[in-house]
Amino acid sequence: MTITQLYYVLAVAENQNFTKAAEKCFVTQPTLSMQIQKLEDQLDVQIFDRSKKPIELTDVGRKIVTQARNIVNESYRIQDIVDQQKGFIGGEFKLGIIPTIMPTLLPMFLKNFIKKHPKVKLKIEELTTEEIITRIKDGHLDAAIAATPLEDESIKERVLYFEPFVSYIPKGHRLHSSKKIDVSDLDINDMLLLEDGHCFRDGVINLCKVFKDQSDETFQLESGSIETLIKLSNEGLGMTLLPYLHTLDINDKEKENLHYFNEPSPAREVSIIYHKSELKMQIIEALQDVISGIIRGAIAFQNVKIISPLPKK
Amino acid sequence: MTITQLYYVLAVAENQNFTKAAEKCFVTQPTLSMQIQKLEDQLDVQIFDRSKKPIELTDVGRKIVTQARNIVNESYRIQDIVDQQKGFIGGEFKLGIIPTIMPTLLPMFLKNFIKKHPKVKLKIEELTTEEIITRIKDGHLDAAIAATPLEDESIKERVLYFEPFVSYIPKGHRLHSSKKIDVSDLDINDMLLLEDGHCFRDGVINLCKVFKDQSDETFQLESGSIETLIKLSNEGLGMTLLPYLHTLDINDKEKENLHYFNEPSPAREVSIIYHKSELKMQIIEALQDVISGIIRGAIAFQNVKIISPLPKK
DNA sequence: ATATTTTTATAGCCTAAATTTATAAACATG
DNA sequence: CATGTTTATAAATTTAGGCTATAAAAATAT
Repeated sequence: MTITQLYYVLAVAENQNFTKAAEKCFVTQPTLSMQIQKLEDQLDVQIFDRSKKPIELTDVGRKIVTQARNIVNESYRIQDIVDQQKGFIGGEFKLGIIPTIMPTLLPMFLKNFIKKHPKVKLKIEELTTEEIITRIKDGHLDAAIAATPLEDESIKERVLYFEPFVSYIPKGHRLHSSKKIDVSDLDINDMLLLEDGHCFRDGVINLCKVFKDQSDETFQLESGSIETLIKLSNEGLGMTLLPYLHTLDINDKEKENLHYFNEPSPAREVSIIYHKSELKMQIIEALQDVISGIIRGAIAFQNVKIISPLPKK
Repeated sequence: MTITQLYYVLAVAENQNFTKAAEKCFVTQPTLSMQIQKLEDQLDVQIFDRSKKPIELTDVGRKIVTQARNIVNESYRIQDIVDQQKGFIGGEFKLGIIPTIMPTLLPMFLKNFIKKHPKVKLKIEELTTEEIITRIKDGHLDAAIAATPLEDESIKERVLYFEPFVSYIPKGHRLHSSKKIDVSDLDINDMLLLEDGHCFRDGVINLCKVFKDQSDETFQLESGSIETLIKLSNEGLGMTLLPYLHTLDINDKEKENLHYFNEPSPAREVSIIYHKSELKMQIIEALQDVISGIIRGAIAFQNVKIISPLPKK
């Protein structure tokens, strides 16, 4: 049994296809076929059920894949230990970011980071919280930036900053007149929210006293971007909540519709999250340093008491 | 990097010597030298400091060895998963037993076990609790039988039975006249105990109200075997405590010196212990089954309320 | 200091194993 | 039933792991 064989098993299990898996591994398909057969012979058990199309894992196969993932990931840690020892910060690093953080945070720190750590090849992907969690677990992401806490046992979190929410209340809305508003004023039934799966929505919902009654809605519209959300709100379809950083680059006319919360302001906790195995920890810490440095000062509410919308256990 | 290379690193780290490590791995010394050099080249770091005699690990080397042990052990689990699936119970199994359990328990279950599971090659070693703990952690033991609880995070325990203590009180001792005795009668200052490191001693000490005052002792004698303990006791050097199973095969004259405890009788908890990774779990469960079956009936005190000498947290 | 033993590294060779190309067989799809 | 897709097999090639022999280095004995 070799680490390579286990790696091949993982590739086939993931792609459910020998040919595609072979490409991903940069070897030919017969190589995969033979190596996996050899492993199956040695263990004297079928890992894949080749009669099913597409190929499926057997029951033992599933357990073997879990363990194989373990071993392969742990084997990466050896190079990681060496890198750490040498203070080397480099190599490929896959970072996920949720949509409501991506456009505001990324431009702020990216230039800075690549300047400071030119040897790191950052690969950034916009993903939902749910996608991020699976990808961190299966090793397709090294880390991610998302709203926390997640309360997932195999994922660790390091808080980067707290981002207050700001109400966006268009003219004509019942709350438009009040200068500052309170959390208790919120009513989920006249609020526009981001589409499901975006954690920002989860955060907002938890803020509201009244839960949306899905049975008697006149309309249901969930946008994928905050920009659309603002436009819909302008059309009089309801108020919305914006994360503070988003309010920095909206136009002046729309800025008039911003209503800050009375203290303690509701906020979301934004963290860098990573697998509990702490692989590539040097890069994660480098990211944390750069982002924390940038954010210090960027968020005006530093001294404001905030309440987190997601319950901390 | 291959699992074999990591295994070679472990062997050299353990033996602090390439030649001896090579023997243990059943390969020649040049093979080890080359494979380890190759790994060091690939990682671009020295794992061993060859200038020191005997050979030492470098700082990174130490971390690499820890991780390598991890990976090698986890790789064994793959065959284990297959075995478990097939219900196969066999292969080599290294079991440690503490000295005060060995002579009484082993003859009771060994014959039974090898008859029921002929494919398991049991290798049994008499070891102190301390030795057992290190060897379970470094993978040199698959499981062990010892007095519990150990409260060690990386070791799991399964209670096999509770073994009551019986007082052995020679003629002339202040307690010899009383038929049944009570825990509160014990005084550690006139008791003979097994040598340090044997967990039985730890158990007994915890039973006693008065802790031995080491400053004003007239003599200090700690025997390595229960047989010597009885003989010393006969010489009038003090009373002692025997685990119940030991009282079954002492001679009739000495049996007169046995004094059972009032209920609840003090007892020790005897468990099969193993690494938290649960490697070779089928065999551990097979052992548990056989021993539990044998012990049922062998211990007469089954319905007696007992108190454990070691505090349960 | 020099010889001897012990231990690790190097060189060259051999064998086994991994990978490739080419091709066949099995299977699904139109 | 023909065609495209996918996996398995065969033979050739390259690579890697292992061995023997031996050199080099270090420790120990003379």
